[in-house]
Amino acid sequence: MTGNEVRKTFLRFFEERAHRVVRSSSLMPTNDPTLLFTNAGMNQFKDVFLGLEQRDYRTATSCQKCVRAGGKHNDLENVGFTNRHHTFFEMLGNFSFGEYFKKDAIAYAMELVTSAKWYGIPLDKLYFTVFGGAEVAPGTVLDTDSEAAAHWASVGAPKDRIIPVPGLKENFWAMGDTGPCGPCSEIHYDMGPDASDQDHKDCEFGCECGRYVEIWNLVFMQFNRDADGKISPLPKPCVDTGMGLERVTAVMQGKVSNFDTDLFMPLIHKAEEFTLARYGRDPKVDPSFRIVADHARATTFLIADGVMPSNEGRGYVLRKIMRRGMRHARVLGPEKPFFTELVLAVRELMADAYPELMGSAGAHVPKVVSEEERRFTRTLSVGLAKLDEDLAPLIEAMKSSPRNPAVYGGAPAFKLYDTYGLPLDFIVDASRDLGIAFDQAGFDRAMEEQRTRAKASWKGVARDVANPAYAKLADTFRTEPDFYFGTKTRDCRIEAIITKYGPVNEIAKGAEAEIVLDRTSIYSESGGQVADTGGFYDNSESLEVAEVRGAYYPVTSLIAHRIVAKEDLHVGDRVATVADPERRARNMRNHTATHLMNAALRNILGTHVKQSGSLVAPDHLRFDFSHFAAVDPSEIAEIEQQVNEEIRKDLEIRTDIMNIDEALASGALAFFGDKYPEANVRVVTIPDAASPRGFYSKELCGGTHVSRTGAIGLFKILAEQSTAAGIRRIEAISGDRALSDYQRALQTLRIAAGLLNASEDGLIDAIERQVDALKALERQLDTLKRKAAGSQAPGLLEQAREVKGVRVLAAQVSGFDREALRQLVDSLRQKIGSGVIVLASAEDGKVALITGVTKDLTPKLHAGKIVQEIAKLVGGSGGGKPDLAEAGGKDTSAIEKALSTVYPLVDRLL
RNA sequence: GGGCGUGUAGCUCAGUUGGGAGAGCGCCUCGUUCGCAACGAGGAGGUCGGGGGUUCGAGCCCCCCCACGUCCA
Repeated sequence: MTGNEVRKTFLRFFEERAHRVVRSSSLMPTNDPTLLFTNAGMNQFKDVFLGLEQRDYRTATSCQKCVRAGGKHNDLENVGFTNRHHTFFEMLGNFSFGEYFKKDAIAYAMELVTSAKWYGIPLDKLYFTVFGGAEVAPGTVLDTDSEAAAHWASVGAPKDRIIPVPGLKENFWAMGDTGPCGPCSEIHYDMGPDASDQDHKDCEFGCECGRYVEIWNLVFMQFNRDADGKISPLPKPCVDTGMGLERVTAVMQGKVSNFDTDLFMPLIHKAEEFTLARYGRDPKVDPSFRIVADHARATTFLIADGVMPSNEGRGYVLRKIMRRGMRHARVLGPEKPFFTELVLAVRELMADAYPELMGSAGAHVPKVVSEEERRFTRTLSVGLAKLDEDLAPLIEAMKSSPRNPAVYGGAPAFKLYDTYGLPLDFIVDASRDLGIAFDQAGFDRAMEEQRTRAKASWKGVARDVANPAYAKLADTFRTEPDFYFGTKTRDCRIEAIITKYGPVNEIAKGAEAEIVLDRTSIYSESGGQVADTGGFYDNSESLEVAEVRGAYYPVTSLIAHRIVAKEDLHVGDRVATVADPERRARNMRNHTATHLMNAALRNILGTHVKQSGSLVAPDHLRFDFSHFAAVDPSEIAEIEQQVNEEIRKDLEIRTDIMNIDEALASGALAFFGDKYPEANVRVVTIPDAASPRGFYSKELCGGTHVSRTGAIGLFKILAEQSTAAGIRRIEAISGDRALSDYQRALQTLRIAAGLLNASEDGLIDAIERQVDALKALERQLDTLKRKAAGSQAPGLLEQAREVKGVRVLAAQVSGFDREALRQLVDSLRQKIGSGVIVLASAEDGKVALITGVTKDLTPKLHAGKIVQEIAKLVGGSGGGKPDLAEAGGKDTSAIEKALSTVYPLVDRLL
């Protein structure tokens, strides 16, 4: 059975048993800040298990893309050196949200694994573990999961192969310190003595040598653990299972190592094309083959899901994976970088199961990779050059005293690693090759300091955990969104009032609280669009009973209004909700404009443009998207033109509710691909008969939009900038704001033109002329000063006196700035032949002093010292080089007196 | 989020406890040559990333910001 068939078989098995086949969510979890990457099949169902979210199915199955690298589960360093560690892997799973429990889950698992119709794995190769009892919370001890054991036995598992495993580590699962938890049950496969990495011939189950491999983990969410550590049974227990595709495929193909399956071998063969090395011949190079294959997979999928290599967060982990892959590619084939080629191979290999790899999302992957390959080469060459510099003196030292072994210090090595990004292997290898010892301990110490620093500054993600009151409320009803139809709704019932102390039945006038209604016309912050503001009124709309400052979704189906009560309010009251129509209208214009711009970006820059964030506010809009380079001004202009053209066409905007698969098939863009709570989604279409597909823009969107594009009026981009490597940000305005900005800009232009006495069209020419004229004048002034300085020289020279055979000139001049003074001193120095010159000048109430000494005298007379002495007398200080020095001072009246001291000073110094 | 490093002519970079903004390559003009390369002479080209501060004086010191590189989280 091929890997692809293993995947399909699993999904088909559960589909036939009434499970909804749910597509894999994105590797980039957008709604869970605690998670770096999607790392388990259940991630996208987390809120469903927590009861914060409802779906229209109660059983599901999926094959989930997962990445484990960075964060808590970090397998990165192990990859390549073991049979089963991967950065990227696929997790097969079936899920029950309160529908079936242990009995069925176990029966399904047994049938799928052992039935000849399905995987057909021989029963005598299998072991079944169950939870063996442990203290799961202070004072609460749970017994062995005999239920699970009994179920296994009833479907044919031999009694001696059902093994209770006590303790919390192996067979007990918990989402966190609080929340759902429960026992696990695992299926293990005996790979036989060949799989033992310690050459065990007949070790028993439980041995860690690699012979016994866990292939499927069934989690039974049976209990809830509260903040006090109390364990109580869940009313609707759930099932969450995970089977690693790579492992099962290895089993099915009779391979000891996951890397020997057809999920990896095509990639390894591809790598062999670029190198003389061959896989499976040399245990020293085999890890490199496995690493490039594994990392190419992770790279391809991460980039296709919108992660871009960068220097922080997810992007940084991605880059670490990429660079590690590239480094090992170099180890194998120094001829030419071929990591990019492997990425192409991954796309081909996986395209069947993951069509997105061949679509627009995957199309830019090779470009991103080769760009990173280029950057890495550059970083390496700088780093290696610095390394040579560091090592050169050590080589010298060894030559001069061969008996003292040279040591390359941990601190400088860490600097190379930390600041210049040189991978540690290069440092270690180079030192070893030269016979220089490397101070690993010092390096580790420096690394540890770095870590402590980073941790000390880590404030932690303050995540608003939904108030449990909301979760409870969500079980019984949902808020009906009325804001798509207008800004007012009457007769809304107050369902709950929640203060910071919890739910209450009433609040008094003046109090602040959050209120949940059965329906509302107040738009709640979502999808980048900010919330409406407004008020609650009595049903006749004559009395405002509450001011609404905002609204948000505490859980997916409820809207909470942040309010200040203007009257006493009670649960059960009926109110009319009224959103501020002006603010709403601005939001709608900016939101529709955002869709238009998104489409224009993809038309003009390319379909690799992927939304990575968006803000729709009344006064502006902000849009972040993936793109390699700055968007140049001509492209900006083109985008503005295209968007405004669509606005002028005054297209009627359509919104439809449709099935998600149907929506995606029709070409709708979906950005937060990790999670679609409902099978039915809202699709906003801007039709345009002139477009090849019949529409200009089509997006999954829950926001509010204008009914015709003409309402936007005008669209203008204000700024384009970068927010992270590979991510650009555009800020733009529309409607009345665009007009007022335009008016203001024009006004500025008029005033500027007026100041220069130019027409608006001629303004640039006028400024250029002014700048040129100014430069010419400066140059002219400079030559004039030079001339004036030169012509004054002879007259000044006559004032020079003779001190112990040295010609000394101390004089005050006027009309010279520092630059001119230097010129003058220069020309005097040439004319005087041998001597000392001190010139002083008063300018802007300050004293400028400059001193020159001819070269022949500098051994005895230091211009800097002389000028310091003089400067003291005019209330200043200074210094400089032996032949030329400058100083300044404040007391202009003391210039004459100060200059008179030059002669005795020189006399003393000589 | 926290470190470290870099930002100077079109490009690659130098610039010493703070005191004349430079080199190489490229560009323009002239010369040499039948012509080109090479060579010789001359020249243009700089908000020293931006802003503030200290100082008589800042490319250099201090603070803030921006971009890029890199490590840690």
